Amino acid sequence: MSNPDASAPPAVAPSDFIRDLVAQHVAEGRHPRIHTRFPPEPNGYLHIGHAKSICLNFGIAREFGGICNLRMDDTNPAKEEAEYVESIQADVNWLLAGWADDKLGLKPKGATPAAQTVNGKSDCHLAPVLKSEIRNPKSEILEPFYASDYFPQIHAYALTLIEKDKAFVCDLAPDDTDEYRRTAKESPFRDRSIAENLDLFARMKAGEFPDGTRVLRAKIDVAAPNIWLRDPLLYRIRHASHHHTGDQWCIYPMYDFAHCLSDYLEGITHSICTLEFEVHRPLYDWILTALDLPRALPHQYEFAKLIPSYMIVSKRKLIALVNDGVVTGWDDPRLPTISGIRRRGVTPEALRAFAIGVGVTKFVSVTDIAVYEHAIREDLNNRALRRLAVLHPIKVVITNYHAGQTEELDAINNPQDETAGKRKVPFSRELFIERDDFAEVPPPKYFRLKPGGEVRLKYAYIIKCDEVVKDAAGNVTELRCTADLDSKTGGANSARKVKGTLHWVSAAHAVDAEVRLYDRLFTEAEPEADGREFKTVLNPRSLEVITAKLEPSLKEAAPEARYQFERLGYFCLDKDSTLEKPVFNRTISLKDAWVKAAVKA
RNA sequence: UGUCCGAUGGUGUAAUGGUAGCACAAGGCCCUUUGAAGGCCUUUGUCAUGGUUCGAAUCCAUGUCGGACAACCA
Repeated sequence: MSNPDASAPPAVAPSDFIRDLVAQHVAEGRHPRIHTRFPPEPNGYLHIGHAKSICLNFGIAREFGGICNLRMDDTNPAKEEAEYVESIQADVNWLLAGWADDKLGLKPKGATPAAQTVNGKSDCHLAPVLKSEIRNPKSEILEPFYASDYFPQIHAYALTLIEKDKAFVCDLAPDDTDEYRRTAKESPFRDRSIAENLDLFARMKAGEFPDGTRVLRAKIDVAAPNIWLRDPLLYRIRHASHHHTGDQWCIYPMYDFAHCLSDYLEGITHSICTLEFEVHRPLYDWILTALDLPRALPHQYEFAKLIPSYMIVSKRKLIALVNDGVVTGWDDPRLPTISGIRRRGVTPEALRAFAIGVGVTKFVSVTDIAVYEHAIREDLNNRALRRLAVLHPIKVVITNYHAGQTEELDAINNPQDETAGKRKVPFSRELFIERDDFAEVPPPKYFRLKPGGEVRLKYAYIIKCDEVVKDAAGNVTELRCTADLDSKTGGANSARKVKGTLHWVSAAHAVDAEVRLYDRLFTEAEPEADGREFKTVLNPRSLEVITAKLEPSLKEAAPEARYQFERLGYFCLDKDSTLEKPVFNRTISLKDAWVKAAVKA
């Protein structure tokens, strides 16, 4: 009855308006091959919103036999860092592994676009290489694409625009530029001669002018209703060192100029981005058209970004959480960063199932975090090894069980997967059970342990609570119980029904471990609704650190393994773990129908 | 204000002129050596008003509401 494939969600996307379009283009034979790209700016860590974009772009590549390039969109030296380049690659590889890593377009280290002639025109192109295509993995190393690798070509395209009288150097101060564009007023420098523009642009490049004193602007239509067509900026002066190009340049292209051209140079067919770029699309098309390029042009399509409830998904705000010490770092398990999600114990399969399942539309919406949590539970339920662990222990003494006696009981590793096998769990006279599993004055419908009541200890005996021992302050310190010694699996009374079944750990055999109980970072579904500061709705209980009692087999816990502490939730080993002190993260709790029932009662 | 875009149960998403479906959530029942998982069942929806049509969630018009953009960021 075991189904090894059960833990692999299909991760097949339903149709959406972008896939429909791509399918139509494929049917028309519009492109020899579908080519998408995932172009993060290396100015922060990737988050759950990027996961959606990755799944969309790589999903299309795998569904239509295409390729998706990973590209660093690094045109602003002031904000970008090599650390982020590293983390982005790690996160992308983690999310793609076993799913679309064979569609990941990279390039040989150091490669730049090659000159070629197409239809009698000079052209540049940089084709992708797949890992599977490398002949000699030892000598050839691949790296992502970098927009900054295209600075020479982009600069040449700028010269072309100037020569076509479609771009000019503008000396207006930044504030004036804004004001002129807002009021549809032409720049006084708009009618400079081509020669003068060429000269000034060359001097900008040569470093003759300080930052902010001059820019290169497209000459389109300063009165256009779309602001992005009002002679937008193409190049600005930035005397800054760039993480990838060093000090080679002091002028840097703007996003709008660099992005469409990067897409073109890589032969991208479908350039998929989020809604905020929708109004830029006319400029994207204008630049490519103005250059009179010989190959097929890429086209931009926009979709609504992912906004999960109870999360903040904005690089700037994530940076604030990290820098202000609200969380411990970019990979804090409470953060919706991909590295935080990974450290929390979510598998790439679960994240993909969620990111694909939310669909692709142009409707701005908030996705209920319950959908995310459900994807995590569904995945972990299938793969997690069951273990017994007590988070908040209370001692139980089995008075009719011999003090020196120990027995090894059979426990099933995963009821969802027979092939996961069984293990032995030690039982003895003194045990720990969960403090919440005993109530001296039980609420209605409570079927855990109560004075005089019976429960089953999972894989062991049915016990009856005879006596409640308290300290001077009245706190329950110990429960004295008798076991039905015939009620064990295989015993004469094994079929006896009791309402409750509890998890437990043998006190003498228990392993102490630090357990980090993570919860949502915010108390409000929309932390920033109504202009509210998200820091005012931080969840004070987003992390609770406790020392728990674990069954001894957990001493051999594997970093890659996923565990379900029975009746509690899903857990995984944290990177802070040592041999002496294991550390477990709670990925997510089990669904708990009892809390709901208890609240109702 | 301008430009562009959008609107299907509580939430998210299908239906591409022909039976409004799926998932999550919620509720009920069953099962249970995990109050998990699983099984069965239920509730709730096409923004409004007109028009085209045998037939409209879908096409058209108007309105309403919502969003994105208006950085020498991406």
